[in-house]
Amino acid sequence: MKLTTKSRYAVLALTEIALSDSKNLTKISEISKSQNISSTYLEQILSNLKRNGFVKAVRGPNGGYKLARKSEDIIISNVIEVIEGKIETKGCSHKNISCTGISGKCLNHDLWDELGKQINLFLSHISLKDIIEGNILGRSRAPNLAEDCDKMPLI
Amino acid sequence: MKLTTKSRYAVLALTEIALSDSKNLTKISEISKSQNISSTYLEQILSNLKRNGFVKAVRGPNGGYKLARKSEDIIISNVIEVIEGKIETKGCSHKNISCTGISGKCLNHDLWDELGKQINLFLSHISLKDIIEGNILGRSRAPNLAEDCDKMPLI
DNA sequence: TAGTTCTTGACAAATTTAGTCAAGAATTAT
DNA sequence: ATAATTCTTGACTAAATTTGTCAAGAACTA
Repeated sequence: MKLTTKSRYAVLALTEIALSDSKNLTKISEISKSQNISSTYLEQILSNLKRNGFVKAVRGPNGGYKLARKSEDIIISNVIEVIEGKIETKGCSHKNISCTGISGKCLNHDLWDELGKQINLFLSHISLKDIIEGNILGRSRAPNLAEDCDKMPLI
Repeated sequence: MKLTTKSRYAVLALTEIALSDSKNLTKISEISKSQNISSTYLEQILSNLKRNGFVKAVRGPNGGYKLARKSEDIIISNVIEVIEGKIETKGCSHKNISCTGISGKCLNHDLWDELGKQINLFLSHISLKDIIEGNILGRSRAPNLAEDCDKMPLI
């Protein structure tokens, strides 16, 4: 699974764009200066965010970026997905005998699957608005108990 | 943050060691064969797991590895921590003005912090026994709501 | 004592991440 | 119109990390 600086820069850039008044466009050069990130690297990232409908760009003098949707409609898991590709924690190689869990999948496969699910579940409940408003701390939650596991609907 | 093949191989190796009868030692060559992992690479990993008290090694003919503790006392977050180093999702660079969240930290910092906490929370509730017994699926859990955020004790 | 198996550390290839560069297209102020 | 500004795109490069390999040795047992 991947969570690189690219994701962090992307969320950082979105935050800065969202924080500036909706009438003002935010330039790459501004973000680059305030966050101390290479502007040419930011170009890549913002170009991607634009291509995927998170921001809109205006060229020319006084141009820049603005959000393409309301901040509450920008979900962090979606942002990270377009930047890094789908978050998936690849399991084992499936070629072995000793490794057989539920429904033919290996036991370890379940672990990485479920961890990926947990990460996605967490990030899919966080919007850009939550970040701007500081509603992040205290949101992580302990997993379900093993005892309850077989009683759970497995989706 | 990091979750590489090394972690996966480590958990895979531990699973295989745990699955074999407690009287039988498990050789690197066996794991290497059944999981199709380079045996010299496994040496590195198992040597690390031994150094950190997860397994014991016996040399010589019919030697191999066995668990150093009961499988329920081997917690996956601890295993991954020794293999990859502490799971931490580094936040922003702290050098900027626009980026000021709660208590001087930046807003994005909270996000990566809390995500790291969520991942750790999840993995610290999973033991090797859970894996062997297939008690993994269905354990991930949605985060707390933003509304409840300020009512929560922030640890 | 010979064969097995783990131990350790140095080394190297492959992959990924992070970042640069350059040529160009669109926009607006003058 | 034109010059300055700003985004656009794609190819390229450097650095870091991951994923191994190799070799010499130590411990153990049949």
